[in-house]
Amino acid sequence: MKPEAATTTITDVARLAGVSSATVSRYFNGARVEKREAIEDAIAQLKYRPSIVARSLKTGRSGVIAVIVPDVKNDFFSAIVQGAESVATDDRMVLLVNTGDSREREEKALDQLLGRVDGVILAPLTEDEEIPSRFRELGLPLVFVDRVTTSGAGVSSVIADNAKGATLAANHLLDHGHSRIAMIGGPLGTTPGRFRAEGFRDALSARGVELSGDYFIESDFSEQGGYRSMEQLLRLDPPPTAVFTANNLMTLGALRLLRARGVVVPQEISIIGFDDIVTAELLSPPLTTIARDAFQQGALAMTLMTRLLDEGSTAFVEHSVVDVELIERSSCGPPGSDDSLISATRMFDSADAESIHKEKREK
Amino acid sequence: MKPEAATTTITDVARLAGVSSATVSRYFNGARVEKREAIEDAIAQLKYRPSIVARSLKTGRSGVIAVIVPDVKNDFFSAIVQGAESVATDDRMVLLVNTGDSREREEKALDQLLGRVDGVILAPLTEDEEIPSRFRELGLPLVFVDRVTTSGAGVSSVIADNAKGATLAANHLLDHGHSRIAMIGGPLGTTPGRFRAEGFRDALSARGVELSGDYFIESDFSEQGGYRSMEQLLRLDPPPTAVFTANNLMTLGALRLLRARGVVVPQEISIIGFDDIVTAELLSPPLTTIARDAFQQGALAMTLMTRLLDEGSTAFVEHSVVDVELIERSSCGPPGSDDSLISATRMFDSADAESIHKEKREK
DNA sequence: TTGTACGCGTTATCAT
DNA sequence: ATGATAACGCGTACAA
Repeated sequence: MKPEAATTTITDVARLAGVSSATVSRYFNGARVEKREAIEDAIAQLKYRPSIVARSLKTGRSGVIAVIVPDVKNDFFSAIVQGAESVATDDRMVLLVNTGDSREREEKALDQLLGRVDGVILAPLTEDEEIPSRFRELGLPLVFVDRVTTSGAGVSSVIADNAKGATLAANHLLDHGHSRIAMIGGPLGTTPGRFRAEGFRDALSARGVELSGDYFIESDFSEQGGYRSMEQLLRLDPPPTAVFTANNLMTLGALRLLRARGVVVPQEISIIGFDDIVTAELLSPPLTTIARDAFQQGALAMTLMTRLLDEGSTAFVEHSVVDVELIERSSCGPPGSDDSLISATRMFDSADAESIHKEKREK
Repeated sequence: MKPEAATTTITDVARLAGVSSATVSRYFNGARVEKREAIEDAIAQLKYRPSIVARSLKTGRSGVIAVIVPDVKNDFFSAIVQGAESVATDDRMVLLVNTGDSREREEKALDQLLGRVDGVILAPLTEDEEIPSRFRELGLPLVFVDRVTTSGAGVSSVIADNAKGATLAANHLLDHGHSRIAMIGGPLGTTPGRFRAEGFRDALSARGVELSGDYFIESDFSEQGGYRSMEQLLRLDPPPTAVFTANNLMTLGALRLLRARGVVVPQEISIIGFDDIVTAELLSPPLTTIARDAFQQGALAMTLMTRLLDEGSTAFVEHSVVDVELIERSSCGPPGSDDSLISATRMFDSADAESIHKEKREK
């Protein structure tokens, strides 16, 4: 007597209800049916549940749309997902898949998902992937969010106004009187990494400040990357008096190193981040950032997806850009005196870099 | 000339390669095949991709396991997901679905997923749901994570040692000399909500302090809930000198209200949270919390799932408990003088409650 | 090792 | 409105 889920099928229901399987099928699809009570009884009695796979195979649709992001742990991406869910129509469900910044896993996810979902909202790992063509071949709707690929001109997308954000950051720092300005950037192979770097460099340059080699570090959008990059920056001679950290995680890492080193913000160094952090105003000091509405960005992406789905896949292409704004709190100030910062940071060597949890406040 | 994805099937490949479809099928399943080069050529030429749905329908398996959580935006849950992914075998992919704390959406997700996945790792919304039986009927492996249902005795689970955590928190506050201790708890209908409340109450009581009615607030694990509850607590006469906030989001909300009110922690009020916050040590002041390894908790859940899948669904049941620890930072101190806190909080009325972004530091 | 033939559970077509 | 039946694309006895 094995409990073997001896799947009861639509035929079983039909037989018990005294109708044909076609009628039961119609019943499920909302058609008016004569003996619907008998059918409902049979369903209840047999505890019948339609097989979604069989249905998918037959109809070619699944009612699922996937959102693929590099890192669920990053608040920004989870906000995107929530935004997408908020405007998804009731007859569709959204699945989230995390690629963990791994090309291999992104590849695998795509492989597994194609044919199983009706559409994909994707934040690609890098810009050089040949993704759009695969979707075109399958006639599967695709929307890029936050990031695009270089071959993605024909693909709808929703990205942030990265250049404007970077410009805002640059001017904010400049306005405070800084000239030794550094940037911890994301991978230049990603859309936000590239545009934020270019935008920042250009904005600085427009006001006569160059972002010299040592003052720009191409990092990886991770907290550890921010931590290490900031360490590297502090070791420069002279170190920068202000730095722009190009995403939330790197900002956190940078802040962590600063705290470990006893460097006080903004007296000794000014920090401005990109992407808001949930606890930004509770930090010490409250963090000044370039923010955008990630929730809305996700919502927009899903809206485009819905149109794609409803109007036919190849119907239209739209590139949306969501606005960014500067949220001024208190992590930026005028440049401090060089001596204090330099002497404070000289006390440490790189072996100290891994003590990420060390908490010292005394200078 | 419509680009209509005129799905090429295994039969097309077979024909072009000069073999039968069965052979191509076998080729895909790793069998040794005579004309495998011809097959590979045909596949490449036709750009053939096996239909995962058809395969699923036939085999009854999908190679997918779902992780269903109430709130992806909560770092704790995303850490669980990452943990689960970290130990998932290569031939399985993990999908994340967010129920957004909505019973309806949880229900829908379950409906949509059953039959489409090989297993589910679930953090149920409340304890009173009749979920296990549905899975048993389908013979579908289920593992509870972080939360269980009361009817879930026969279901493997991985939860935190909530009672111990609550006890740690209580003793920490007591050791600092507090006696007017309050708690902002989660819904008593959830596992962590219930155990943390019971544990805290018991630990207090064991040392002669009662958690009186006004001092316990059943909130909802949300940031806004924490904000409102803290507001309510401050209005009490006398207000508590210390409070235990039962999850990360509520802690944040509480902190936010405190800052808006200009109440300084820990001088005027001590705070201890449950669940670590990524930025905990960067907060002002660095937050003391009861923490656990959420990543490991997710990993454990997936490990159980893997055993369930490999050894047969009904093979075994295991209830794991992950340890918690007190991370002492600086948000707890001795009770302050009553007068300062009371007079500070009396200046505001409830209309002020919504000004969540107000940032005042002066007292 | 290979091919034939059937079935997985559902929906869609075509009569009735 | 209903029934019979043919797909949907694949895996797998079974026999060769």
